[in-house]
Amino acid sequence: MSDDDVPPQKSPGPKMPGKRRKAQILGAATELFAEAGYEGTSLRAVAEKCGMTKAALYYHYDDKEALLKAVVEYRLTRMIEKLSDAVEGVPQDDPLARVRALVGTCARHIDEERAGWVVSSRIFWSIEQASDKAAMIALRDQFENMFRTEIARAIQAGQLAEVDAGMLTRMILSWLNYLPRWHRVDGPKSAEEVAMEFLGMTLHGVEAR
Amino acid sequence: MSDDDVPPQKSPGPKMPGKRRKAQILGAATELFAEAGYEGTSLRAVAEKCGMTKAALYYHYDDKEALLKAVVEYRLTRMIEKLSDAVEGVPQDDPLARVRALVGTCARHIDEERAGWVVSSRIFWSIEQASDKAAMIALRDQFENMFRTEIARAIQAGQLAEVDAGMLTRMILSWLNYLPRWHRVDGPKSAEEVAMEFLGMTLHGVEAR
DNA sequence: TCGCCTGCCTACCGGGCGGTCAACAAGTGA
DNA sequence: TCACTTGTTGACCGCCCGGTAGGCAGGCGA
Repeated sequence: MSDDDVPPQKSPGPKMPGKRRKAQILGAATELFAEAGYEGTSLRAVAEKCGMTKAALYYHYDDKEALLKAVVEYRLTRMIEKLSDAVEGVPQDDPLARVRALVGTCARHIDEERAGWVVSSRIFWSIEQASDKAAMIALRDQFENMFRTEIARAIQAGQLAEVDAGMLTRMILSWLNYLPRWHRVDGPKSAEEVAMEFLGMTLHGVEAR
Repeated sequence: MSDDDVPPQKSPGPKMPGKRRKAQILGAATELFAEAGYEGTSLRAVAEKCGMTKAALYYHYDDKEALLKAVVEYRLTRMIEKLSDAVEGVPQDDPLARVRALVGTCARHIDEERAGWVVSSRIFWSIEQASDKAAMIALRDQFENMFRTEIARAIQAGQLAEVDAGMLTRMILSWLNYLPRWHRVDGPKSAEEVAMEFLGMTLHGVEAR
């Protein structure tokens, strides 16, 4: 992510504004967690990637789990922000268009912050008993409900057939969350294009008529 | 899985036929890997779950990675077998019915061997440079191709609309693989029911007409 | 000028990790 | 009876893990 704005720096580090340091650590941790998983990543590796010592990490974050929590909450918060912005520009009386906007924006965001999303979406069932995962679960539910709400409204408005809104939401979120697993950045289609194609197939149906 | 057929046993273990031991270890490792991840699981924990010492594990498996490989290959092999059986009972000239059989069987198998499938589907991108992941990748491709083949045939036969077969395959496999993440065994619908409902929505489309 | 807060370092801790080794008990075949 | 194979044990190794303690440089406010 953003670790090139910090020169390798001599031994007694020239320090850094604090806020920037914290963001830099967050970025490094995000990438490493995504690559090797939470348990597979050592704090030494995170520190090294930031050009600092492991001990210095503890000045900014209480412990390893706090770092993980920060990663997940940051990404989820940003995702929710982007989705809110996207949905705001679409008229309320066209919930199906809002669903389209949500799907497209979500795919684009997943693509842009691939590592962060990989970590976040993996977390919810890999650490079952985090001390205060309540905050994370609340964010995840908020994220999911943005989709569920518009889908339910589209059904009510007669734009979608009378299917189970929860089921349809889960189906759409399944292939959205699964996207970064197989989609390649250098592939022929962008993540957003793929998502819109998936949505198109889901809406129109793939059975011959 | 199957660890209740072995009594806690006294210190100098009464031994076991070897084949059974190996299967028992495989089962224990599968569950633990699924719960805490590969890196998050210690061989001591696996051994303890089997009522034996860590050292004894090394008599049956070369090292930790070999154990992981065995878990993945076993589950994938069984899945492919079941899918082959399922597709065999459906006439070749009805590829869409074969797709239905594949989806239903796959969902049922995922549900039955939840832990194993969780480990397997997580593996392909969590350890990037396993010494000989070629065998695992071959199995995964074989698995995916069973779907792709029948889907492509259904399109050619005019049973499905002329969509991109690869895209449709990925979409279906996305929600199949994602199933064990959110589906609860004690929920109102079985995994197979959910999968068939998803498939129904995908085939007929959810847009109002 | 002095004291304090920030940001970081070196050095260290106990413990758990994956993995090894020599020994040994129990069954098996000659 | 004896040699061999199979499955196991307990003790041990070196390493690296997450986390801590104490100190120190530099900027900043009084």
